[in-house]
Amino acid sequence: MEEVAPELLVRESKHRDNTLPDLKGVVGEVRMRMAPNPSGPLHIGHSRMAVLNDEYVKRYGGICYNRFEDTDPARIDPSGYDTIPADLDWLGVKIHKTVIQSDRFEIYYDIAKKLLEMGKAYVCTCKIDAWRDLKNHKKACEHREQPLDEQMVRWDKMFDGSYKPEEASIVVKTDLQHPNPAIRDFVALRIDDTPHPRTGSKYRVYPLMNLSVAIDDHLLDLTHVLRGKDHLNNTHRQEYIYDYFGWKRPEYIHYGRVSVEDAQLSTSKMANGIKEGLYTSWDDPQLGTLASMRRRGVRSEAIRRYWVETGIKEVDIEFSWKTLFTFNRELIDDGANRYFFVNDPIRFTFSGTDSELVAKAPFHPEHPERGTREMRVAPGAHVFIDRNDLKDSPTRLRLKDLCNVELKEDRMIYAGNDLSVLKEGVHIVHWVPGNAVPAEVLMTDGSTKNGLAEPLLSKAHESVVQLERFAFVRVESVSPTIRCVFTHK
RNA sequence: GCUCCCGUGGUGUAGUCCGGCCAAUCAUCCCAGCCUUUCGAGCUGGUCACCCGGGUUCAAAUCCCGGCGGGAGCACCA
Repeated sequence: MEEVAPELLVRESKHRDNTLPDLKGVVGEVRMRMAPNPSGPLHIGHSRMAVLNDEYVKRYGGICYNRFEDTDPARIDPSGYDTIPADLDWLGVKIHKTVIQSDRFEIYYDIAKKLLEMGKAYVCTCKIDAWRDLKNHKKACEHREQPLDEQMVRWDKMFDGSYKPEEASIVVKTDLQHPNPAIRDFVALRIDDTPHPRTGSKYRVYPLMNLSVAIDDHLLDLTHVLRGKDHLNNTHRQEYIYDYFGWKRPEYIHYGRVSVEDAQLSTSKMANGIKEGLYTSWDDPQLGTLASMRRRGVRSEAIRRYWVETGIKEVDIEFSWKTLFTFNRELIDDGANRYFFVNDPIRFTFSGTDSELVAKAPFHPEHPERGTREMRVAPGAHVFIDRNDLKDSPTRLRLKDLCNVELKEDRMIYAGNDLSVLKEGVHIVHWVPGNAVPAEVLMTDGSTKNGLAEPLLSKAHESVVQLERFAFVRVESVSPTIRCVFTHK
């Protein structure tokens, strides 16, 4: 082969083995992290970072941390400490170690104090606006070059309560002449008297992310850091801290913004919506949370495939529900048994035969071995079909898996069982017999479809099924009535 | 305004570093046909892209210059 047609072998190697590009600078194992703020459950946007980290750690071997970034006591929803690990677990993301930043305040204080001693930071008691204004004009404030002993006195006063919030902060020096105003001196610690959900009022000096993140990324000895490109400037700021201590920087990879059409992803807006009754809970099908996806019967594998195929470029992207649902349909179709559900039912009385008819509808067209659902229709019995199927005023219809019928007002007359009528343009519709049971489907716009389902659907509790010609749904409960949640078409 | 980043079909991506094998890959959407007792699945076919303008070169999606467009940041949030 090599001798006859070597070019064929070369071509072969051009194909990618993995959709995700290789990481730069990998030596042995890899150490990565995700850094959620425990302010609520994870949503579809968060899942990108989680999946990508997990994929790489699995590819190269190594460890993945979950680090709760809870250094702003005012922006914590304590439920996040439980829901986030559950969401990650559902996604199939393997967390090797969990780190909680609110356990580590003393560590941040230590390092900050060292920066002070090194002359790389200062205690600033300027008014916030005045300080920012000076910075924007590349000017130092009066506190920047104060002698160390004076700085230490003021440092202590931050902790003992002498200063109120906003009256003092620790600022890390960078380069006041830096052309990018976003990179010049940045605040590293501040005072806040809001009680922290985990540490109460024990601490009042809180690190800001650029300090705590730099310290933890270093202490955890991370090799690669994945983050949104909104952190580009933060990365530059953090590099100053790395350089002051001579720490080795991890590889930083920034990925672009994801805009998700038709989805509420703002944690605070979702929380408000729940409070106001707009949404029932975090797993309301209207929301873009992972909890909602799970409830609707979306498989985490579909979400993982979506992010792997999307990759990790710095360009901004538009998320496509259609594509995600296509991936999901591929996963669930084989396992989803078929049932009839008639939305907006119209009642007909069946006639035209002497004996009872029995429909034997397969649970799955590709899996005859799963058997059939039997539905019986006797002369004089009722049959319901969807009002929507009457739109074009058909005179004849085919009741799927049962027989052909002629429609006359509210009567349905048996018209044989010859499938060839389909060639004449007769449409096949789904239907339910007189002993159908009420069922409702919770839609993603918050509305509910109330209809009738074949009785056997009540045996499909907890499974994802296809309501033929309607949609895939997850059967959430079966008593007192059947309730399903819309998955997708 | 300042700083940085980025521009391949509707969407996401491959190719860009080291110019030719790219009249541009794959997936998804969309359209048409076939098949099927679902509007699901399957099969076949189709439409649609290198932001623009110069330059270098035998040759440019790929290199250079200039435009234009988009995004992020300029918080005592993360």
